[in-house]
Amino acid sequence: MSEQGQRSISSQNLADFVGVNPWQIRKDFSYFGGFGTRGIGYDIEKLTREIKKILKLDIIQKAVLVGVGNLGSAVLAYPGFRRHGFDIAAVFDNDPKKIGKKIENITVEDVSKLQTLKRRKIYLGIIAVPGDAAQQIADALVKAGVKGILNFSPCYITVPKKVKIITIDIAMDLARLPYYIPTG
Amino acid sequence: MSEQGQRSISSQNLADFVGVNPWQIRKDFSYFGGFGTRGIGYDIEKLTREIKKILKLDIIQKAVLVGVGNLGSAVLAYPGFRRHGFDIAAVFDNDPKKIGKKIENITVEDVSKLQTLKRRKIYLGIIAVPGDAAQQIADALVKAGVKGILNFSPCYITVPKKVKIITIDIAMDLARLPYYIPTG
DNA sequence: CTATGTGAATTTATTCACAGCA
DNA sequence: TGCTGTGAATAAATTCACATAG
Repeated sequence: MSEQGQRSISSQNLADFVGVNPWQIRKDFSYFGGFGTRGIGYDIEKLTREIKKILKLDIIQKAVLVGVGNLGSAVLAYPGFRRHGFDIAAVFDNDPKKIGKKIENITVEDVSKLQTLKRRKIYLGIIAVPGDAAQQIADALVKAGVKGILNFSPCYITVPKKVKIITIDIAMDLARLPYYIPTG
Repeated sequence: MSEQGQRSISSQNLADFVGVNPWQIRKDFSYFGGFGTRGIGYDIEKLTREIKKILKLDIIQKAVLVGVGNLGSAVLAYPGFRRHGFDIAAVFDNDPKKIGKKIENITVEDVSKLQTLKRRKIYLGIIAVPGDAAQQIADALVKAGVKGILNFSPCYITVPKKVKIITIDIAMDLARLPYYIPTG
């Protein structure tokens, strides 16, 4: 909306957009302080800034990707990261045929060199390796100082509780659909 | 646990496993009827069956995948689908170089033939195409009788409200992490 | 006049505590 | 005795209604 030159938006418009009621929008925002203008609505630029601050997305975040198979390549090619303030600053794999090659302008490094992350100030990791290697990669990432992990391997991974881990299991997402579909 | 020969499990064990309290587990289950045994716990086989029934995952679900790029290939190679009762029964793409080829034992079909889904009783669709084609594919899927869509394209898609759509935006998942990470 | 922000009312969810059953 | 299932108590979230500011 900001890109389209729109200046402000009302709680009503926002509510329609995300499918809730206006007072829910207002109440939720109010918990973080009032950043709207009465009679007008919410300034889009300001609102975006405030929400980014709340979610700690106000500074560009570097991330490391481990695993450049199909899934990893898809992640690298994903246009959304840059747009949302993420910078895939390093890529690792264990395949000698891939190490040293450039993919999407980033050179693939040897996964055995993960500890170099420590001095590169990268605190977010993305795991896109086969399930049987995921725990081991997670351990290495934690050891290298990573504080948050997005895990695409379909398996339970344990990490120290100071580290936040979010696991995306595609099958689990697909599994949410049948519930909503009237049985035929 | 069932595969490991375990017979039953208590609400306490389940709670520890998923990180909530035992009474939450019991209360939640009780809303669907009591399927535990006092003094013993929950029969694992039975519990699995009951939960699958609630989520409508008790019958094998066929699904169609559209788009066999990096992401689509990753989806196809995903081991989790079969294990959770899903069958990727059809695959489509618009690239002539891919159409007719076999990937993971499934022949890639021409995306212009999506309407053939109607008579194949496939009600779940997975969209793994570039963002600019996603809406058009979604429209075609809905026309072909698909009732639920898992969308991996990073864009808003509108569908009739009888169709359930779940959008997975990898960047949004990554964006959830910084909030939990103490600012350094 | 318009749209926010917020106390109060209402509804929903969680937690407790224990009765009831194997 | 052990663990479930559930009413009652407590806590939290949502909705309402309106005072308030531009």
